[in-house]
Amino acid sequence: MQRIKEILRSKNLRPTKQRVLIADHLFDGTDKHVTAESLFRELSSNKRDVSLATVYNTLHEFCKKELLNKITLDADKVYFDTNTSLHHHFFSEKDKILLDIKNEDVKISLMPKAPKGKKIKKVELVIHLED
Amino acid sequence: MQRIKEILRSKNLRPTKQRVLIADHLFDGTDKHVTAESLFRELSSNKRDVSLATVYNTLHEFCKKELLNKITLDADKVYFDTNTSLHHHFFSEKDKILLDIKNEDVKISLMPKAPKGKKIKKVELVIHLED
DNA sequence: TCAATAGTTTAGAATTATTCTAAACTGATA
DNA sequence: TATCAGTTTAGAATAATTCTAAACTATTGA
Repeated sequence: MQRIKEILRSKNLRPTKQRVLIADHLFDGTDKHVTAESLFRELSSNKRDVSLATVYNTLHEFCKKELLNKITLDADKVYFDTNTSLHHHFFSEKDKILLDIKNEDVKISLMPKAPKGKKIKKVELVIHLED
Repeated sequence: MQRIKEILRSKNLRPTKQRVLIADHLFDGTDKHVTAESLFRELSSNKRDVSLATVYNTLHEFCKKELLNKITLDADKVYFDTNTSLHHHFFSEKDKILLDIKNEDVKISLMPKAPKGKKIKKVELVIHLED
């Protein structure tokens, strides 16, 4: 709990009850892919002490502070990945499931140059799956 | 015009007035990235002979028949790409602009195996840009 | 040629994820 | 501990998309 508060403080985020609850749930050491909706459901299963609006706010704050990675593969389902290290994804549209691909399992040996005036911010490789 | 009708017929799509209008606009030889909204706006600038619902229906039909490629990078803007050949994209979130990357400008020299029971359907490399 | 019909289009309503609003609340600071 | 900027909240608003069911039309085969 103190660990969580430290993480938040180190990012200049006040460790409020809601943020601690959310961070505690997200950063338990296992990699997760959540949506605002799924997270809200999991958190409010017991007590209702976080609103959906706060879940949205918090996920976005965490992304800005690079505690999470936002992944949009499906217009009606935006994923947030607790694994912020360099890696890629498998995506099954049918199952709406995201799977991590370790960075060392992919090698991109030729990369195009960014257009003039732009820099490369992130390289996202998504391998779409089917049955 | 006959060419367009042939394309539609070859995909088992009745060449209705609306589909011909849309296909004629999309498949003029130049690669495009459209959204349902942008396409609707362009088509109905003169006369109003396609409804928005039909634009959505048609874009999805065309995707199913592999005349278009759907690209979702931003939850509130789904793109349809008239270039269905193997290629990748630059994406500027700020400008909401998609740019094609020629397939030969990228080389992926190591690819992970698909999980058991799944096949690789599509490999999508998106290079996110910033200023 | 034309009637039957399966496929298509449509306006407008419904849905759904997300964002907004503005009022209440709270952690941090002095 | 009072202050106040930052945060949370319910509920309304927004916006992209899908749905519905009635009207329309391309195709077919007699």
